[in-house]
Amino acid sequence: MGRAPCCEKVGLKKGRWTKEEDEILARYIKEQGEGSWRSLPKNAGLLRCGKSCRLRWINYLRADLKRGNISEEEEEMIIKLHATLGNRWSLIAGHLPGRTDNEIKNYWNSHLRRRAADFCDGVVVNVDLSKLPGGGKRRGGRVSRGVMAAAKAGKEKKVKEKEKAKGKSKVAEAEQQQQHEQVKEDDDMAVSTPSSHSQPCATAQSEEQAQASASGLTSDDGPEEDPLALSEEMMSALLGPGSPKLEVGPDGWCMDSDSGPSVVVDSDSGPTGDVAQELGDKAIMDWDLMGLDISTAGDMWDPLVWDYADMDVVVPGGGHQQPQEEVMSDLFFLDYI
DNA sequence: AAATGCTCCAACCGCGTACAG
DNA sequence: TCTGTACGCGGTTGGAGCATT
Repeated sequence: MGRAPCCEKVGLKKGRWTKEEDEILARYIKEQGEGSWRSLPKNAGLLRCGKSCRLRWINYLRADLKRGNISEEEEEMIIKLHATLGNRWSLIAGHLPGRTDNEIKNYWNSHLRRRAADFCDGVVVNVDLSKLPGGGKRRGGRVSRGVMAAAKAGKEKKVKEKEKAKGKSKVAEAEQQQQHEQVKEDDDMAVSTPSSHSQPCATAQSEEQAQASASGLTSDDGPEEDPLALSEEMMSALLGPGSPKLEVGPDGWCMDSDSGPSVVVDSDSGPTGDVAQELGDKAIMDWDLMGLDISTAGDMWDPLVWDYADMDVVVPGGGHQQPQEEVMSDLFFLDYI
């Protein structure tokens, strides 16, 4: 079965978008809402592929996009989230309001990848989480039409409200804040119902959520909830006070934690004294999230595979700890399970 | 000032998945 | 259940702009 082209490509324009095209697309989406990307170019009078329109909207024209450079806080979030989620840019972007997956991916590839590569010369703690529920597999695919309808309704409502609020200068900021809070609420829900990783939570889905889901802003919530999405507790463990902090050693990076015993890998000389002195010896926790299978949620924790060798863990104040036990205690999301 | 190399980012491409008929 | 379609995602590419020689 041959794959049908996403659109009729003959006569369609490619390459950079002009200001006029941007205006047409933005105006059309403002009036009609997102969705129906395939028919959008024709209806809007654009000589573009629907995919191209969607991408342009998501990555450039959306009002809630944050402009400017990635801040240090955002960079740290990206690093931490990438360490956990891998190249799942849309999931990472879902936790960085106003940033797109494309932007984060580009930033990673241009600014962070090389630094991370240095990191990889060290010992790798390769946690095979293949029995985690759900994740690993790509979560592409279309949004249900019900969600699309809700999204459209939400969009229309939002447009009306926006028009009401015309004249107020902080509309974009407010929307961004709203979106940020919505993400938080979603995560809260994930915590309160751990089993909801595999269950839709349709009743709680608001129009905002539907819209966000339909627009791909937060693919990890609502009916399209990604089972590997990070819950609020996971996020706070990752990013909140007491979370593992990234520290840079003389010849690479090191993920350290100031909230408890550090995981320090000294691959050459074995156990040594002060944790801080060991930061230059490069440690990495490379969580292998590939091949996760939702069908094995029931027995997800027993077969955790720890794929590392010759690792010793130094506990501040002296003594050693079983590496596996230590690493387990340091894995933020295992603590509360 | 010109040539060359490098970086960064917008956009494209193909695949995987969900969904409707 | 099967098939075709629509969409979202991540990998890749092209080229504009900057830096270096």
